[in-house]
Amino acid sequence: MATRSRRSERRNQVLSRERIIETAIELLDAGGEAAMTTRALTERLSTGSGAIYYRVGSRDDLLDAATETLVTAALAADPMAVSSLPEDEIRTVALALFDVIAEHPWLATRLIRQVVRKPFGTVTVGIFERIGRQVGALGVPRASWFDAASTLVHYILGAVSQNTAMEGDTPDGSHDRGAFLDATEAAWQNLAEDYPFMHAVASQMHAHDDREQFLTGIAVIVDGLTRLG
Amino acid sequence: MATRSRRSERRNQVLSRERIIETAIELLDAGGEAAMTTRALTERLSTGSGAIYYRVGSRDDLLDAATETLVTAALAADPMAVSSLPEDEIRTVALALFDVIAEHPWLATRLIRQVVRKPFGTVTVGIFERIGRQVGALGVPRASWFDAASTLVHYILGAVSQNTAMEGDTPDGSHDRGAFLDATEAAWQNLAEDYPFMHAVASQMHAHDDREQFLTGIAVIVDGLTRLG
DNA sequence: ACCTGAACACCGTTCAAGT
DNA sequence: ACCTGAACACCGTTCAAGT
Repeated sequence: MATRSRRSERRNQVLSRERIIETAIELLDAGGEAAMTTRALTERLSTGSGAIYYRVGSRDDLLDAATETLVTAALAADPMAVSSLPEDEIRTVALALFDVIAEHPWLATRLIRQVVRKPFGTVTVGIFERIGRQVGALGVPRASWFDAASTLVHYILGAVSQNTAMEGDTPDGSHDRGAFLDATEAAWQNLAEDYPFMHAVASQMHAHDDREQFLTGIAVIVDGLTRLG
Repeated sequence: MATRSRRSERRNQVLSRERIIETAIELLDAGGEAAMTTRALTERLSTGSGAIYYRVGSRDDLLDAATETLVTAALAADPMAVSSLPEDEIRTVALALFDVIAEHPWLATRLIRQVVRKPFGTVTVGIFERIGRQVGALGVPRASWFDAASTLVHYILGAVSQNTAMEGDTPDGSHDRGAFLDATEAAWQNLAEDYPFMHAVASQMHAHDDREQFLTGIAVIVDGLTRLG
């Protein structure tokens, strides 16, 4: 009786596209791409495999749909240009993407894939448009708008993807952050002579904050772009 | 008789790790990740599946090894700092990566994966070291070296990954570049009002050269970095 | 030490059949 | 229109057995 309040969108339809995507995201979050199988999905939804194909198509289509759902939500969730500075808008979009990937690590690979394979899909165009609108206000001459927006988008997606927590896909929870850092530390000693730079910044690596570094990178690029005139 | 000149590295060893990696790269180049299966590999090498596991380990290990082989070769192939300017060195490394991914599109996803999962592996450290050494000469203060190198690496890997040709993984050769651009053109009309920026730069998109745009991006970042002091 | 290849426990996808 | 679920054609990986 308590579970009766289900909005029946279209007569007696038990399975909605939304519910499939939602469940897929749960599986992906819990165990990475490898965990999102047709069988795991049909079991959770107590349905047949054909139903999923009927609603969303192939596994790949489902992954794309899940990506689109999360990215669209992430981009829509913020204040959206309350007459803010262009750099603030860029930062807002960038951090929204940073955070959604931090929450859903499997998105890193998928987002880049989406940009490559569907350059005119909702996701790609949505990000590009949002960023692109700001470059004019930044003082970038019109002829360089596309280059400027591309530079920002390439950096933002590259950085957020590369900052993904490494557990992401592997189900073996080797979270021993300590043991990992120790092994790293040991590895550095051998690298000292062949890799002077790595050795020199080793201490900065341990101290740094991904999010702040990300913002520094954006500031650097924005600064460079203002000089494109 | 003509094929007799095979260097027998270690007595009567028919299968070398190198030959497996080489064959894997061939399969990957021909049909993307999906085409590199254990069975395709064993068939081409006329061997059993166990032999591959004995030499290189899992499929994932093989993918990593193939990535490392290509990236290492790409980074080693150039002049390497003939007392050139730091920006030139950065450009050289960047273009080497750009080109190797253009030749092997499946590398895009794999390279980012490698950076995320093996932050202290040969590939990641190699790229970082190579780029990082230049930031000092660029005038970046020591305290910002790590941030500066990270910004460059994130941009470079992001840009080269996103510039990957879209056929990459799909075996269905839908290369109709013309039809694709037409569909794109049509899509733009509908976007005109909701996506003013996209509409404004549509002409620049068709004209632009990926490689040049990539270099513009690097110049922008280098410019921004020199002002970090 | 190195390789074989059958066997195992999975996959994604299709499609006749049901309602 | 929407869903079921058996069947198909694959996968990656293991491991006893061979040399």
